[in-house]
Amino acid sequence: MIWPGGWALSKGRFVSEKATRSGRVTIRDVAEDAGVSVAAVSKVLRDAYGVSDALRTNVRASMSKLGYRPLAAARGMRGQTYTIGLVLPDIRNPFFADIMTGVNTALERSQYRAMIGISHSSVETEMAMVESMIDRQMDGLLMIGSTEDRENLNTIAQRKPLVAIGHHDPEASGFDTVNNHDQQGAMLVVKHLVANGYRRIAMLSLISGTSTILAQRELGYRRGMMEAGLGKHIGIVNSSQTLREVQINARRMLTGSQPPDAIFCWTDLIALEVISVAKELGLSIPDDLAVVGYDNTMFCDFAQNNLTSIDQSGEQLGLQATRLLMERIKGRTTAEHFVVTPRIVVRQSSTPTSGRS
Amino acid sequence: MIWPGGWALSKGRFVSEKATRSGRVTIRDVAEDAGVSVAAVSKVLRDAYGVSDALRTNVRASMSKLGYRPLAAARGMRGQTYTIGLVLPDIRNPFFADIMTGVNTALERSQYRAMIGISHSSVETEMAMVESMIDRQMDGLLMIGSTEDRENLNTIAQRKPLVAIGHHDPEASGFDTVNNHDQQGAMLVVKHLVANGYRRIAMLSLISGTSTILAQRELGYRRGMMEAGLGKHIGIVNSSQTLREVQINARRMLTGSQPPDAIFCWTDLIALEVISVAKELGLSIPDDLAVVGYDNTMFCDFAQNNLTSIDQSGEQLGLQATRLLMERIKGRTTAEHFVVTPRIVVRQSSTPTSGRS
DNA sequence: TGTTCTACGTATATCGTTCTACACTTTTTT
DNA sequence: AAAAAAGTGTAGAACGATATACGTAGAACA
Repeated sequence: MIWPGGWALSKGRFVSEKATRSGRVTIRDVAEDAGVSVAAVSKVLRDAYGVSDALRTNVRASMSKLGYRPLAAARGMRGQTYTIGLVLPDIRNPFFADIMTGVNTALERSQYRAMIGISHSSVETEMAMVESMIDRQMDGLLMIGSTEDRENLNTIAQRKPLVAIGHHDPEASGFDTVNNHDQQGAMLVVKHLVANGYRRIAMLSLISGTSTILAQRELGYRRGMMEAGLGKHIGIVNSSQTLREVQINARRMLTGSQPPDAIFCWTDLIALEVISVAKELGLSIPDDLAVVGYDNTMFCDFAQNNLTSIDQSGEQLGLQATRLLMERIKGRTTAEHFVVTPRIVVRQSSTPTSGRS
Repeated sequence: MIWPGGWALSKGRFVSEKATRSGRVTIRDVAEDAGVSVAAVSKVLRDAYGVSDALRTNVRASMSKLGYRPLAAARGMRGQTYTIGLVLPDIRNPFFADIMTGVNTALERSQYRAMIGISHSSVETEMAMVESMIDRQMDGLLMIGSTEDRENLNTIAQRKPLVAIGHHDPEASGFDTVNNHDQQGAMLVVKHLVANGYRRIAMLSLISGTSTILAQRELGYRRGMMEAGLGKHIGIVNSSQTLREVQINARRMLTGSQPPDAIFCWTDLIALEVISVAKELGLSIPDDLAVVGYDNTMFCDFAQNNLTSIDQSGEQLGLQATRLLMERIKGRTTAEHFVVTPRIVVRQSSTPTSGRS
């Protein structure tokens, strides 16, 4: 015999009167406990207009009594998840830890949380990560040291509020940028090295056609060298980021016919590797070779490194970027571009004990 | 006049026949394009039983044609989000990067993605992070170096599949653990140092009552010292993790009346700080002082550090842990406990050029 | 030939929120 | 005193997937 009504058996009212299946406390449970409607509880949750103090207090009490926590997935279905996505190129670089500290500080008293994804400096992985974060309904994205071009970033920005740290594009209108003045930073390095008697100053940069920060640093380096009348000593080596490649390139630089007497590295981690290679070659730092990094990470302070570096205040960058992202999430559509002034932190790796000729 | 039917105006059919409001391609769009039901598309998505090859091909074509991507939030409402949560204590320690590499390798060809949260080695933040991840419907949790006790971990495990890396609890039944044999690792260190002529071997450990890995390493250190007949030289200093505290403690150890001739540090990062302090004090490594770390991170290889360390193969740990977590997500309920055998990687920081007396 | 399987599809309730479109009550304005 | 405005609360339709509980056609079997 065929059941009358077709799907009747599967229709809600037959299943069970009220079983809260998942075990999770829902907004419905809170509403029931407080003796109000679900809508009212939602209003309290969202701090929306139209709730009396009495009702608010009442609902709040029920919420904490029952240990209610809103389910992000359900919220995501209707809009916000109160989660922002952070895309980092490389977890090994401690500079990103500084940025994260700033991000977390900015998020501290909000409902928002940051979720991190690592792109391993690969454009494909980075895009996959971004897609994945959009799938997961992140309210906004914070991309750090992205190698995407403006067009791609704009496409992303059309879908989600976006702030880019470490991507120079003062004309960008769809997203905000937060940077230090990389060109200026590189010039500080060259000036400092020149003042300390170094002349054959080389730069070890990253092999990456699309990184605007590297382009700026290289530009600053070139300008600095030109202004010091050292145009003929300009030499930029572009290496990939892998340990092996960096070592090979550093070794090649230092064992060539006209080795540099100073190497400016695009990030501290690379500088540490250069120091390592130099030591292995029996070179004395800073007398035979000066080494300067970028980011002023915690490793610079260790006595065995004692690395001169540019401080771009990662924590500030993270803090500002998060603030901007919050504003965008709340509705701002005009672009803002925040730039921090870098400063040089001089340590032993670039200050010879006795002056140089 | 009151509208008959009450809310009629807000009822679906009045709003618009079919506008896909969000701009996102949904399962419904795919179904329409392929000329099949929504349920059929869902089956294809989940690789569920009951779809012909023809239908599957057809649906797949529509999906890629339209660029369909499932929305994690919507999936989360009914079950899985295909996202696992990773809780790390500290992003600065490069060892965790090794673990993450393993995690990502294991996840590579799956639909799953890992989202990272940082607890900053704080129990409160860690719990907040876990709650936050449960709110976000993570399918499973991977906790690394957690300081929670078994009871708390069990509570979490009751709510979500859980695997703990760096938490010794072979009796745990609700969750899996993945570790290296920390006790054995510490013993390797002591044996190696003794064999190289060091006697006054101290240990610099973390101040943390609940870390089972630290407890195991301290135990291994003690056993190693006892077995070598050096019981009277046992000395464990428990320091917090902050740069400042470590420096103060290292300095205190090295300037005391009976300074150690070797320091075994609970992680490489701490060992690097000890090397730094030792250099500042004018001590020669390894002749005046041997330093040994743990984790064999990339920094050990740098010539300026040249740090002997214990390799516990972070990548392996991450890979195995992720495999176990996947199994748990798929339904396994019996506990598994995976242990890697550590090995010592000897470098200059513990091998004096000429033998010691 | 009728009956039973099996394979393949479909309709629709459901998950936990948000938020619009109301109703009702009280206060303020005219 | 009537009208307008403000304040407070509610009902219930989404959001985009999943998965249950079916129908139905054709093949295999008796």
